[in-house]
Amino acid sequence: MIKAADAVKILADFLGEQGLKFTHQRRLITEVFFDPEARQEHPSTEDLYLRVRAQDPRIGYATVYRTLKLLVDAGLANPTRFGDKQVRFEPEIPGEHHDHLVCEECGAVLEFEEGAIEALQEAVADRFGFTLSDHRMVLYGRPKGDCDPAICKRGDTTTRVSRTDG
Amino acid sequence: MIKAADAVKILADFLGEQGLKFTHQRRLITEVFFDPEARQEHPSTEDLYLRVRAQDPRIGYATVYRTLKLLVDAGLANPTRFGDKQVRFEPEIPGEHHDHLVCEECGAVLEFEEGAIEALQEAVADRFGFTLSDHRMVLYGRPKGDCDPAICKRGDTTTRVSRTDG
DNA sequence: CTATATGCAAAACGTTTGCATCCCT
DNA sequence: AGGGATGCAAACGTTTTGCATATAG
Repeated sequence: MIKAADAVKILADFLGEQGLKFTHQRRLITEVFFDPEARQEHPSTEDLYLRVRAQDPRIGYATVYRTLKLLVDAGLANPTRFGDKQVRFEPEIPGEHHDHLVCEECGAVLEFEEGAIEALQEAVADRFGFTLSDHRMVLYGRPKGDCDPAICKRGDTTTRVSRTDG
Repeated sequence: MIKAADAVKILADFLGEQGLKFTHQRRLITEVFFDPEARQEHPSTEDLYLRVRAQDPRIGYATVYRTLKLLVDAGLANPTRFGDKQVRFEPEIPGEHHDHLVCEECGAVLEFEEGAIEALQEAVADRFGFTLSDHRMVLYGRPKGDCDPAICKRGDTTTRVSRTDG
């Protein structure tokens, strides 16, 4: 996982290139977002807002919202939905990629990489004469046996798994 | 593609089993949703509402909303998001399944089936000790050459392709 | 200094629900 | 007749914006 300091650096560079300002709010939000310790793996804007607020109560929701958008533009954050209605974000490592498996039992979001699938996706796009620029894939399933605590302990979303969308 | 009449029949049966009523609104909404002629392939609740309203101006938005939920329960509709914030629905053929490729140039939503990917998804779930119950996969890409009118003519979403979510 | 960013509060959006009335079964 | 369904309008939760003020460069 990318270190918070690296992410901050990448953001600072990005902002510089764009003629935008590197404020202390943006630094803090980025640090919290990439904090390896207590960070939630897929925070919503509000989740992140609350965590940031614990560090600096003067930061507004809109700033978190706008900074998250900036992080996405900088390639540092990835917006996704796991079935609930809020958009969630996950730290993005330039170059790496993984998809998700959601446990419908406990709401845990497991991550996996599967090169073979990516290759086939390319093939599909190719078949249509397209170049792939991005994709989203979320699997939903249930553990065959009991919900393994070691796995589901990793769950970070609230237990509600009512797929309203996809 | 399933015929509107078949879908209506399936819905009627489903409603009967559940002790629910088969109203003329539900019939009309289902017919419009499955209309092979002018139907949009992935209407949002509002899209469908407008189309239904053209046939019967007295139908309310809430009825369309609730009927769509019913269609999902009956296995006749599939909710998905293609990057915009509204949930979109597509007629579901029991037993069949396809995924989507969104043209970032014109917003067209292309459909494809790829058994090999499905198989690999099962394998992934298996690796985690999970049984797959569902999945969502959307590819985003651009045509290598010009946007082929024959393909993009199929586009049904508005041209806005600003992935806010996934 | 000036352009950009912030924080607040309010607007916008899509979705969902309460309720009086209506209508299938 | 009676329980479910409808339509309206209002409630919701999340996302987005306007604007006066503060701040980085």
